[in-house]
Amino acid sequence: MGQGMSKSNNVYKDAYNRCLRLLDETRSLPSEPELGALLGVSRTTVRSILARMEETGLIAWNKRAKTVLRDPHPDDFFPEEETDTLAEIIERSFMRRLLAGGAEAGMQINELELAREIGVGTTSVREFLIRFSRFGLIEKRRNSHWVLKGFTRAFALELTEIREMFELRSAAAFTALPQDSPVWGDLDRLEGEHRVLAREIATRFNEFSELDERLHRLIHRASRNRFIVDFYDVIAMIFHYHYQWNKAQERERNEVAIGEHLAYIEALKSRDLGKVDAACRRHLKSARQTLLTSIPESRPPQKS
Amino acid sequence: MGQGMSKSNNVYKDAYNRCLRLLDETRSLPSEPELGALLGVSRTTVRSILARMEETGLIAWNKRAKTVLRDPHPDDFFPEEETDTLAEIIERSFMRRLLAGGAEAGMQINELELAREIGVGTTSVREFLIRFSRFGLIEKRRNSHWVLKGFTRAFALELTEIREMFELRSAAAFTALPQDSPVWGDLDRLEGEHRVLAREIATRFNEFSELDERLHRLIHRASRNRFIVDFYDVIAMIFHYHYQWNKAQERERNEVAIGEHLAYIEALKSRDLGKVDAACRRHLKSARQTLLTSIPESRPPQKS
DNA sequence: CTAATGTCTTTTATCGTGAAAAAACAGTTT
DNA sequence: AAACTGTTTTTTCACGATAAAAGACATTAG
Repeated sequence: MGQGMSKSNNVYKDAYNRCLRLLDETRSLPSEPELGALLGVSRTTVRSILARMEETGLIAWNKRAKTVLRDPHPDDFFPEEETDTLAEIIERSFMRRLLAGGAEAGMQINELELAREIGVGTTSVREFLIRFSRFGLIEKRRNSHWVLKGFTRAFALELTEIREMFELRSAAAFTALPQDSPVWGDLDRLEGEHRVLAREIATRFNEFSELDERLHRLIHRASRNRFIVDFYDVIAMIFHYHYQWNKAQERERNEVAIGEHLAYIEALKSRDLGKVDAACRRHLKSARQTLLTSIPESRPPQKS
Repeated sequence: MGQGMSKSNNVYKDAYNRCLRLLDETRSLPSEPELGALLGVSRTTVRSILARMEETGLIAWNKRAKTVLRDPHPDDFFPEEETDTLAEIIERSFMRRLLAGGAEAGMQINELELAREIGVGTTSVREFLIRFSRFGLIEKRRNSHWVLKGFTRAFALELTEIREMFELRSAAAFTALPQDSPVWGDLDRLEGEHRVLAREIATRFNEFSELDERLHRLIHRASRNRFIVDFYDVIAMIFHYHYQWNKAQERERNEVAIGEHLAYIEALKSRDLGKVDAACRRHLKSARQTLLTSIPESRPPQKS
């Protein structure tokens, strides 16, 4: 099916699904521009959504009046997999191959083959590879193919080295922020969420990764340096797949991490540079350890 | 002209030009694979080159025998501008616009317009923007346009902050390299070239930038960290355009920088961490100053 | 007269296509 | 038989075209 397909309408489908969830809460929808702002899409997309909602009898739509007629049914939703960006699909597919073994370092990456395998055009794959190259896992040979550098121990060490450098500096900058900065409020809120999660860790341990990212991003932002802030994308991406990949002792690991986070937050609030430094180092060290244990040990260099 | 053009043959033209320069030195050319390795292109391209050289009477070509018949004439060469990569063309064009003023921060970037203006396809522009985004000068709005962040004072400060962090660490790693590492030889050679240039600074001052890049890259490589090494691309790119842009007191600036480099090299050779740190800091501080003075002062934020 | 809706235009995202260049394969020469 | 040349196949690079989505403009409602 669909061989001449030019562009998927995932933006529309995703926004439609999110709009459906809104329906439960109100008896009538707001204006088109307002809805657009709420869903993060243009009015054009909003109108497509409204048109379909009218068609399927979810709402009655006449100019400004958008009255909800019935609650959404499970199969009013578009299937999850149709709401993903092409970039997400390609990334997932690529990472699956990379982590599922058989992906030796030095192996060459074939754009055409990847594109065919995933069922997308070569342009999209090319653009993905260019974007992905900043993560340091692949490299381009001048006017030739891409080469896989591999998700190795060396990679993890290089990544964490930078991470530690950046985060120590950001954490120090954090303590220097004025008392009336909104970050202190954000920090308090995060602390609260950590405490709640710590209490319910038995059932909700998998919600930690999201909290982890939010805390570290808040701290990195204090550096006010775009290169430091952007670098967190690399870390986030790696940890995202790492969490999915390594489920061993997830609960215990997250429980420990929450404890470290709380100590870290405490240190930040004390504004004592020495304490901050110590708490930050302690947490990053254990994060590095966790990452390293999930990577298969590489053979020591052979003497021939 | 050329509206259905699919791919320029700049690889061929550039390699052809470089091959012409080889002709002066020998009476006959080596084998096809050897020539390919020498020029950094595939044998397919080598054969195209040889075919044309035969056509234009530069060589007689019969299987293994490739005898040079005459010296190349200036108009045997392809014009310089036809040997550039599309990526180079787009980058130059883009940077010219950016530096030539009128490029306010926050301005939106239009792919189609850029493509038309430069006379290339939209795909190439898109791929360029994706690649270029890692330099921190532009940013993408989710499923919408690109936004220019501007070549501002803030940018220069953020860039140099990272640079200083990375280079101090690399320089420290450098001193820890074993005595038999080839870097010490490289360093000696660079020192020699610096001394020669220092002597002939009056006429050759514009050759400094290349030397500068080679020294700093050598040092950064000692970090053995791909993120640090790759980050030098950002620095190199910025300084490349900065050198073209700001010609004021170029000779004096470069003379000072050579002095700093020599002191820096001396410190590295002494393997004294304290000296290295001091020399590195001194040089980076003046490099930052040079960069900052070339950026027009931004107005302080208005109170309204 | 402001803020919405209705309509039209522009821009982005993605594909298939074809030429340039690389790479693989097959046949020769020394 | 090792290394080269001749030939064929693959892969990368760049384009124009087209649907999705954004954005601009014109019109109308409150």
